[in-house]
Amino acid sequence: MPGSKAPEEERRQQILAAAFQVAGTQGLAETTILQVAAAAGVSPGLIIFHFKSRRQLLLALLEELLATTTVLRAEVPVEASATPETKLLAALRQEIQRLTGEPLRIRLTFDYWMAGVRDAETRERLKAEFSRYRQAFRPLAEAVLQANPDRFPGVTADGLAGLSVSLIKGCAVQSMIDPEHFDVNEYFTAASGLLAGAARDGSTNAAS
Amino acid sequence: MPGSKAPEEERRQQILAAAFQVAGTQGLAETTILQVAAAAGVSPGLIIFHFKSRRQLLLALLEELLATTTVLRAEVPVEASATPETKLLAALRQEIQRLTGEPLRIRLTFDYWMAGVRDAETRERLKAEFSRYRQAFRPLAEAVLQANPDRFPGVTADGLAGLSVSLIKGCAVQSMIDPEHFDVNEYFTAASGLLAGAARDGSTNAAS
DNA sequence: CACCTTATTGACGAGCCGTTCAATACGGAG
DNA sequence: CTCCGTATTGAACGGCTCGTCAATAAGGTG
Repeated sequence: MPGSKAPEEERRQQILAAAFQVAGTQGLAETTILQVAAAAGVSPGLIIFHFKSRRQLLLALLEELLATTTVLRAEVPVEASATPETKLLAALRQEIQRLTGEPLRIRLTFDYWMAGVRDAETRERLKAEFSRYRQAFRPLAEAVLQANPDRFPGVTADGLAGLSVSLIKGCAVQSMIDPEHFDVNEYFTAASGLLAGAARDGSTNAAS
Repeated sequence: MPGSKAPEEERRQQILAAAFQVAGTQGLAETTILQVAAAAGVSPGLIIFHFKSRRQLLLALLEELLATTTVLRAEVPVEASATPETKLLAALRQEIQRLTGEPLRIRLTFDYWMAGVRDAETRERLKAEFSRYRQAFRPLAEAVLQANPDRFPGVTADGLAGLSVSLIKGCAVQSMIDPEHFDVNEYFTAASGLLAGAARDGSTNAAS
């Protein structure tokens, strides 16, 4: 006996929310339609009705995941008088801290990343998203290079932006498996020392 | 009708080699005993006979993976007269280049990394291995800090070593999904500029 | 009220998968 | 040669999964 009806979009959201919970805790490969159905409180058949197949359910979940992930808001909270190095560092710190605060999101994102190695559609989607992400760092990197024309010989803005993104990804990977031992401040201090001796104590206001 | 017998260790190696191939190409979650058996040319039952369960087969494969992975050989090929910065950079470059040259190994390692999020035994094994890896960078990082006592205020050797490892991991993650577009030299140049203006053109000998 | 589109259910089949197990062949010890 | 432990096979079992489908309820429309 069927239950109460719900609008198309509302049901999809409900199912995707359940899928997010299941996939985030159990892992993407172990996420089954029956578990998602149980978590959402609906029948398994209904999930196939709204998303046609398990694969498309997971692709829809990837879209939801990327759409609801706030990446690098342009307004990094830092004084306008700060040096370019300080601004880039503030962005790095903000991103690293944000990542460690949403473990479910990190795990799920990397689950999709691994799936993208084999699945072309997932891979292209992720490549596009993280290309955007790297582009968001480009102006910050460019400002740093222009402020120090003599230092950084041969370094391109794309290179510095890519390096920043890789560092963030590496920290995310690290924090995934060892969240306790991962010390944001220690990493940030080391990065500060690398980027510039001038930007060392500009924004030591966040607690550990 | 059973086939020819083989010594215990030899059979295990044969099966593990097949498992490595299957897991490296199809992914860890999709690696089934039947596929490994087919790849090894033996019956499924034989795999359970030598490794008692699928789980233990995969744990044995993890051991094999870590045992046969050459990490950061102590003798980094660099002139003894080089600065500490150059030595650390040479180690970074060597590791990043090594990673991009063995895609199967990277994929498999990160597959286990994701599995380690849920499986405690896998997680502890990986934590131990990458702690060793970070320790291998510590003396290099310490030398850099001692050579520049005024720069890097408040930066610890552990922090700089951890940052180096995170950067390597980030590059590995990046190269996994976009191996073509990943430019080792661009990243390396950017890292050189960050670490020291002095070590900029010390080892630009590798082709792109 | 009558009707028709749509949402929802739960049972079902086909297909894998991991593991168990009886049967069987091999190879060395006596 | 005989015998016995061990390696090896392949079939069989139980369980889980995805996707299909007929049956059924819900809700808007006339």
